[in-house]
Amino acid sequence: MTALRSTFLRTVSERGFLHQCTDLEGLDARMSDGPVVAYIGFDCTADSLHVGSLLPIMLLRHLQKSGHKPIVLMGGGTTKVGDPSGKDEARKLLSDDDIARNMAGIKTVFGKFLTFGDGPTDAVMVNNANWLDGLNYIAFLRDYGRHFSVNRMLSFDSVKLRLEREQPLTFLEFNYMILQAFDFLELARRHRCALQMGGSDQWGNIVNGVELGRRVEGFDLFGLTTPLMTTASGAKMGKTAQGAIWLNADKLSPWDYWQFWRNTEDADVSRFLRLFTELPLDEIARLEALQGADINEAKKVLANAATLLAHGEDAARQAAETARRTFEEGALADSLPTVTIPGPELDAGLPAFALFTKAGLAASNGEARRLIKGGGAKVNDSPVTNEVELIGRDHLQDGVIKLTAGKKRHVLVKAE
RNA sequence: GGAGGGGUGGCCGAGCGGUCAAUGGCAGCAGACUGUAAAUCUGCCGACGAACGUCUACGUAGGUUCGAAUCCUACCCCCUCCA
Repeated sequence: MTALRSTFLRTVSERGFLHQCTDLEGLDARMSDGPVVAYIGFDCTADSLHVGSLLPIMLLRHLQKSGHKPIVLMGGGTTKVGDPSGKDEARKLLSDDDIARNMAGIKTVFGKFLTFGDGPTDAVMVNNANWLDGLNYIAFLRDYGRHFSVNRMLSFDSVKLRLEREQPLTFLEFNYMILQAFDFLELARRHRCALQMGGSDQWGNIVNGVELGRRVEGFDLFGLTTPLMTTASGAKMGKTAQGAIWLNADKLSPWDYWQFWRNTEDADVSRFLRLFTELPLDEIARLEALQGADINEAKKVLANAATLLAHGEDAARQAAETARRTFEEGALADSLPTVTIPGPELDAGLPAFALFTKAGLAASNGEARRLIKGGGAKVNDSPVTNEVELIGRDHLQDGVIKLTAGKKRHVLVKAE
């Protein structure tokens, strides 16, 4: 690869964000020349983003830090259509209310990673419903539809894969890429946006936008994609049995967020350090050199740095301290997740399985029973052998009962 | 509109009148081993119940039968081919 001159491209390249670019040299030249406006689109399919979206968010953050202007495009309009990329089935259609609520939840995340405002490199957030909702069908087809060849559209992975696998693809979804291309064009017109970024599954959508911009307005637009994020064992980032790793603190506590990063597989640590922290590369190089159990040091650094970005310094420090006390000293850290039980109930005592369910350590009483039968449940660090054993006030030690499921999940029970 | 194929537990996928809460695989949870890792091995893996058990579940709604995921009817949805 030729040496990159622009700070942004050099940074993201060194850190492993680069997958494909429509014209890397051209973009490098443009970005060395002065501030460039770039955007990434986000779906409004949930009321928070999860770590699966963290890669593009970090990309925008690096962009802004290198002196360019990020646009966060909320897909208020395109979410009504649904992106078929990488999916076998159409997503269920969301109502306008759902979308509005989801958008509000997502907005709060970006404030942590980007600086918004009116300045030349301040981030802005726009909603594509603004220009998509009012489109006139016939006018749109005549103005833009003629620039799209169905032959070509069929060749893009997002539709090709569906067809090859004999999965249904509705005309509604088929239109998604056209709308996304139009987004890019509109952003170029309205905000002089010149670059669209996204995950590698967005390549087809992005290329369409670049071409549409050139054909309709003669714009010189660029596209750039990041690699598909999976863990070393092939799983998709961000989904665990408990659910997605949300970025909003009200959907997933900073403690659980910290634990997620702390439990990174060895093979992922160095990649994650580059992508999801802003530690200098020489520091990362030092951490990657660690072997065996010492890799745990690197994982702690990763967890601290990642939590700091999403939840702030205090939350990160507290999670780290709680983890240190709990796992390294075997001590009781009073900052562990806590559940309160009404005093009278505690006086009477609860069957062990019920208590574990109440504490959120099992999804149902049956699951709690299995947990106990399997020997994975502990009360105050000693194994529970009888699933109906009554746990009550006399189990309080210094005012709390410590419940443990497996090796990693701890909850404190307190009297209300 | 016509012909054929199909809709099963989080996913894939068997079953095709009783022994089916439904083989198997994946995912998940727990145990062992470890380093809060991976790999491996073992157990668990619908809900409720202390337990005998009870309830819900095989696209939807009915029906036949002592008994249905399995048979019949209607409807909905998907795929393929034809017009």
